[in-house]
Parts: sequence; structure tokens; C-alpha cells
Amino acid sequence: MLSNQSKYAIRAVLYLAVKTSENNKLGSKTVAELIDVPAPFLAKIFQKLSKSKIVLSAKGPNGGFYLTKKELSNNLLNIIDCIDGLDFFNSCFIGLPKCSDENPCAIHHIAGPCRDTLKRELTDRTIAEFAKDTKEGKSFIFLK
Amino acid sequence: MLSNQSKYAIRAVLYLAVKTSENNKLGSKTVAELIDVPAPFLAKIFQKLSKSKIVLSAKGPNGGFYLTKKELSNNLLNIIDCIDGLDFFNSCFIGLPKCSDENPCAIHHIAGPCRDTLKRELTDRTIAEFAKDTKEGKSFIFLK
DNA sequence: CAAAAAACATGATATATATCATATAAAAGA
DNA sequence: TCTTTTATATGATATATATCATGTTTTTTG
Repeated sequence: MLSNQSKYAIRAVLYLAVKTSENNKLGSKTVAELIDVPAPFLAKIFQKLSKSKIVLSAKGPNGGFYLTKKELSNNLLNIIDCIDGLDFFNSCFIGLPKCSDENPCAIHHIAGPCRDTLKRELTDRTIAEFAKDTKEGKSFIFLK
Repeated sequence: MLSNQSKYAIRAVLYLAVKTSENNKLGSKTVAELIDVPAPFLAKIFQKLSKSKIVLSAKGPNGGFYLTKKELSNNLLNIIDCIDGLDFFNSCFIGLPKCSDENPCAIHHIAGPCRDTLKRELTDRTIAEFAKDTKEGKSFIFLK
């Protein structure tokens, strides 16, 4: 479905959303351990996210990655787009290059709506909303 | 989303559904060319499908792959299951191993329903139904 | 100003997936 | 029975993704 990179990115960002702020940052190794993701791999992912301003970073002692209100207003599709691009949501389910509403593949009218629904939900909801649910104990982002 | 293998498998089976019968078979190379898929790769895919009785095969001159009424009653999920397995439909969207209805990840309640809907549609409709639409010109399986 | 902590940048390795190539076996027809 | 056609089986290569390792730069703090 999504690449591991995107999955890890979503988990990491949601984690930052719940745990960090401008004066409470977390290093990439720490996050990697807490969400059970290979540390060097997450470091690369954080670089991409940082370049796209989806997470903020600070070097030096007490540095690390964190989110502020501004970044909390992003949505999950922004994360996926930053890491994998949006091919997943825009291309044909069975890989036909010219599949479209006018020229639909055999399963276009059943796969399309499902994907569109998911895409809309991932766009409409902010990271802050997901983080709120987790803070209230309605959902989880860690496993141990 | 799906692996190329599954995509190719679906396209090939739908093609057979539309074009073949017990006394009108098609060789794997022919199909590969017609649906624009690497021929040796499709040959391997056909072997898997053949073992699972999703397509039938016959050796020798005038042999090839084909479908009968029995195979036409399969659904697309059978194909995906045969090639990739069903992890795609059963595992967590962001890769949490213990994600469940009781212990949901942050996006469980929005990703889950979308996937379940798709899964149901891929299960409920038979290959014959998809083939019928294509025969009537309502959908397409080729590109050129 | 020096030392340490952490991001940043780049490259190397491993694994999985996709693709290609070759040899064997079976069936049909001449 | 021999030749041809096509599936079957297996192995080799390539590419992409995931993972690991190393060194450099920046910034804070003592």
C-alpha cells in the first residue's frame, strides 16, 4: 500500500505532534527507538520532512525535531506527498496508463471512489486532530 | 498499492475472460503482447494462477490459457490472494503490528472502512461481471 | 573559545521485487 | 514415431527499496 518510508513518516510526525513543542524537542534516534523504526532510515526521512517544512529541526545540544501550531495544521496527505508523491492516489488500480473517467478500466468505478474517499479524509483532517484523539486515549501510535 | 504482479494478473485474467473459452485458448506470449506486459514475467504469473485453478492451461499445439464458466465465477480478490496474499487488506495502514478495532492506530477508523468497502466489492463481483462490462464497451482492459 | 550534541550529507550494503534467459516436459498433428 | 508448439520449472540479472555506516557542519553550553 504505502511504502515503509511513508508509514514511518506518518508515525513519526504523529509522535512529534503528541510529544513535542518548540521548547521540547526530540532527537531522531530517540524517536526511532520509541516508535520502533530503524534509526538511520528515520534520520533520512526526517531530512525530507524537514526540507518540506512538515517538521522543524534545531541543531546542537537540546536540539531535535518538533512541531508548532503551524505544522500541526498540515494533513497526512502532505506527508505522503513529501515522501512518496501522490501516484498511489492518482494512478490506475491495475496500472493502465490511460485509465480515466472517460476511458475507465474494468474496476475503475469501484476502486476510484474508495481511493477518493480515503484521499479526502486524509486531506480534510489535520495532524492536530489525529494527535488530539491520541492524547485522549482514543487511538495509539506506539506498540509496546 | 498492489504489486505489478497482481496488476498484471488481473489484467491477464480479465483478458482471458473476454477473449477465450475451452476451444479458443491463447498462449502466454500472445496475451503478454496484447496487454503490454513483459512476456516471461507473465508466464510466471500464469503458472501461479494455473496452480490455483484460477486459469486453466493446455499444453501442445493450440494449447494455451483459457477460462470456463467455473473460473468465471471467481472474484478479483481470489486473484490478488493467489499472487500477493491478502496482507494489503488485512494489515495496518501505517504498519503497526498490533493495530485492531480494540487498539486502533490513529487512522484506523478512516482507513479501515475504505479498505473494507473495496475488499467487499472485489469479493462480491465475479470475473464474469467485469468481463460483461468490457464486452459491452463500458470498460477497457487494453490500452492501445 | 573549546567541547559535546545533534542535524545534515553522502555513500555502502542488503533485501525484495521485477525482469530476462534457458532447459525440460507434455501434447497434438503429420 | 517424429516434429512442433506450448506449458512448466528453474535459475540469472537488474532495479528499486530499505537498511546500515561514516564523516561534516552547526549550535549550544560550560
